[in-house]
Amino acid sequence: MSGDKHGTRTQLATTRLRQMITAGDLRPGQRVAEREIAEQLPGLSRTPLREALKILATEGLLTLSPNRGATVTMLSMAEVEDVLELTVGLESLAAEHACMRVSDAEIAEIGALQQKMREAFHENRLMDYFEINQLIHQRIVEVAGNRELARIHATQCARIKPYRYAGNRRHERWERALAEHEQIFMALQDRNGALLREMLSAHHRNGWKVTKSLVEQELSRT
Amino acid sequence: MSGDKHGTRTQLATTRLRQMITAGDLRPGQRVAEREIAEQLPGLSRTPLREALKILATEGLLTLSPNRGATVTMLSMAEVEDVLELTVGLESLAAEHACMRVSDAEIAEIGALQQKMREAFHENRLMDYFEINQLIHQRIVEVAGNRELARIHATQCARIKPYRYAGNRRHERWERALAEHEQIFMALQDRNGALLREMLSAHHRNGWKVTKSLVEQELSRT
DNA sequence: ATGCTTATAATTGTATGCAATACTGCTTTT
DNA sequence: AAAAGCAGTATTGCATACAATTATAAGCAT
Repeated sequence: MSGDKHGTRTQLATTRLRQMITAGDLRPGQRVAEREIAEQLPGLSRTPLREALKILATEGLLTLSPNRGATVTMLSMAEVEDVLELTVGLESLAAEHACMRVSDAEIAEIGALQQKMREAFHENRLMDYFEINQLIHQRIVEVAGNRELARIHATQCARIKPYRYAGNRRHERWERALAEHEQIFMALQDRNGALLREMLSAHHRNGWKVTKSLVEQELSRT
Repeated sequence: MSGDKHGTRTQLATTRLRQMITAGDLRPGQRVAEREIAEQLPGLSRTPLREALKILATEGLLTLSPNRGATVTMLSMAEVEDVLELTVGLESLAAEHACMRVSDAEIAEIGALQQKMREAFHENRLMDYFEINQLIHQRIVEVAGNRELARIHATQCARIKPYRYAGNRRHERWERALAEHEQIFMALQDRNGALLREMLSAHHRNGWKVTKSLVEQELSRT
């Protein structure tokens, strides 16, 4: 039983490419030539790859121009803000339900994540910190029990991941975000939906303020 | 200048199939065999069709089982409720922004739609009524100015369209929905975001109550 | 009859080849 | 010198052929 966790090659190509985009291996605006990518993945022909491109384009990670190929979607500032507003809206919506439905076990699980995030912070493992951070938000949304909402939320988070990551490089923001997360967790623990909602919104707003300038730098550098 | 409004065959197949699903030509649970569909569309081979299937599956309209083909996604009651909650959440989110940004011209345009809907109601043109109804909700969301939000909203609306349509067959609900829409429009006209939000939520809640029983019938009839 | 095995057919998954379109660099024209 | 025209090249779009997998049916055993 070798490691073919993905049944079809289309699925393999999709998850692999998605990973490459969200991890920043492929940068916004970069061209994604079929042949070129196909050669990078072992024994993959253009047919399943093309199917993967259509999927990722539908998710918003790629932009297709007919007869001109695919590029990693490059979001303008306004578009990043739109997607961010959308994800925050979804999280807020989920927050109320999460507080109503969350079990003690789930609170404990998220608490454990929080602890791991704290550790990553103190040991200066930026990447881990960032990943766990995202995971906590994701788990809060999942706990709300609306699978469709969670799916969309995850998809939209993926779209802005490269942009958000930029903002977390500043250590001072990093520290404050951790403090906010403690409050977020407490609101969840108290099952205080309205408060959780407010904390999440504020958390994202604060984060975006810091990120914004950095993103603007990066965009203008093109 | 001929009628090929869609550049590639993949696009053609996608819009055509999407239409067939949302219009109810293909019913939830129904099998979508590649060869069979390919023969229905003129000169279309399996390759672009398969790409269309992946797109529609990503949108949630189709469900793919590896090596076993595609079926029109069949939503359980709980899933319909989840998607509905999601769309209502998105509309509510949009409502505030819509009231802040809506122009007089746009209000007039939506007012005209409202009028056309009224006429369709009095002339008992159910299909038109339903379509215009959806269009009004769509326009309100679009007016909010968040393209990403509008895109997701439209996608999710499409998913539950066949289920919602069932509920609007009852004339008494039909009449009440029209009255609610008048209030919705007034809230927009007054640019009262909080009220619009509340009206939209209530409108959908009321509609769902009626639809629910009918959907349950239809599902159990399988 | 029912359940299991196996052979056959049907359907999906993938690779490849060809046609259509867009890009590149050069020549030509003004 | 700048713009337009024009091969030649590269890349995408599509159809087809083949491989892999699953569904179907017939035969056999219990």
